[in-house]
Amino acid sequence: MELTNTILQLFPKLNEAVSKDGINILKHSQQITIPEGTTIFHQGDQCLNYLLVIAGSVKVFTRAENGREIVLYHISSGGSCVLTTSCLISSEDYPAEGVTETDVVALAIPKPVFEQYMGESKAFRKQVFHSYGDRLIKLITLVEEISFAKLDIRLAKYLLENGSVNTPIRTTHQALATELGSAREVISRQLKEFENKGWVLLNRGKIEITNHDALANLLAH
Amino acid sequence: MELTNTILQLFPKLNEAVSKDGINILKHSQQITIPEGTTIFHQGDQCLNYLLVIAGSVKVFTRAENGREIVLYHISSGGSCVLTTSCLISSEDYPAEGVTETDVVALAIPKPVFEQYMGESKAFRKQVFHSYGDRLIKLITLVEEISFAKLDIRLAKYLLENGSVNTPIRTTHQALATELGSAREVISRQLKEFENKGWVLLNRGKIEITNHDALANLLAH
DNA sequence: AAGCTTTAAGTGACATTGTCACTTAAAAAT
DNA sequence: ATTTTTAAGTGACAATGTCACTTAAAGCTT
Repeated sequence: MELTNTILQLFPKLNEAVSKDGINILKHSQQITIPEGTTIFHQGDQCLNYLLVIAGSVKVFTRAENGREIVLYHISSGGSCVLTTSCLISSEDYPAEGVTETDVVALAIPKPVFEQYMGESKAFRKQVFHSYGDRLIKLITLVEEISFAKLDIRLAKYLLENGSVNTPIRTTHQALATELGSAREVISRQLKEFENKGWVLLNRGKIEITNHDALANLLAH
Repeated sequence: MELTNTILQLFPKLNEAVSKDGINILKHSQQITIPEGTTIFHQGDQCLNYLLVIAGSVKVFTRAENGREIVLYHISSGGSCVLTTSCLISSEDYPAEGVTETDVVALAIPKPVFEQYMGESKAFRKQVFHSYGDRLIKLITLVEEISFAKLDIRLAKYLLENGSVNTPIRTTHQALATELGSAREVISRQLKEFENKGWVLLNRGKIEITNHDALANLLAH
């Protein structure tokens, strides 16, 4: 089956779980498609599946009382949702919300099957732990960046990671503010400065990089 | 043995692992004592044990290039070190450092024993996962606080959690800044404001709360 | 096509927090 | 009783966040 290969390519550790431990990933799990903009979990939700993202992307973020948001991380193909995984094991309230940014194809492994695999396959456990470790590192890195890095650096980094001279970034200043945990006005000001220096070209909903090296130079410190 | 009872009280899930799954926690693990101020891990360290903290406290923090630090979390009795746990499974570089804040008594479970327990005992897995989930939540909450909460609120919260009208807090402004991810001068200014309002009394290395309710009222928003 | 409506972005004044280059003062060490 | 170390204070300034708006572009609506 085509899907099997895709999955095993995306999740190399599962490959081992299948070949060494005889885990039949597909037998007791279900492929699901979730349309863009769907909230897949929020605070206090119960969770009944272990989710492996095959295609598309999920945005995980928190919201403050005053409405400000900050993106914690994205789950893209090859990633799994550790928050719902935690939920599977110790059922606590998670202070975050997950929304699909695009149509998402995922493999849903039901809780009892997940638990069985955890007991049977060392490779499966490794896969699960690996995603945990990954998230932990990403979150720690995020704390570090928020606390220490200046906004112009973080913004330049984002621009370089999400666009190039030929491929403009299609996003709003508001979305960027959420992504970086800042405020729209601050992002607008900073982008305007970049534009004045001739590093980017701004249009409603679109940012074009016009001087890659200058932006990269900011990061070089 | 006295120690067994202490451990099983601190880690209720392990209790189950012992009684239901016949795991002999003490047989293949070692009780260790680590003096105050010891670095138990930093970036890139290899880790050979799963650590359960029985007594004392470990501070986990990151350091920026310019020397500024922020405390990510503390591990106290009943906690385990998930960063080293991650390290046990997927060996990546962790962007954090762990230092004992007091003398620490810990149970060290060697990597092979840890892996065996993970395969054998559902309760043991639960214990491990539970600490992971906990950390994840704490880190997300930290991101939220750093991003959204004002410093006076966070400072007041810290003061109330770590002292009372009768028990002064023994710490420096610098340590407080690290704890909250701010700068010493900022903490000093804010504390001085609290003092001017008659909410605290400041002395070198000591902060006394003189008006609990006023501080608590700040939190109530 | 001209006018509404919605959404994105700009603006200036101001508050909060962080940085820098110091000074002052308390505690510890010799 | 000095010196040395460590903690805290200070003022000027820079960076970021907040507020209450305005302006402008893009999508609808008839």
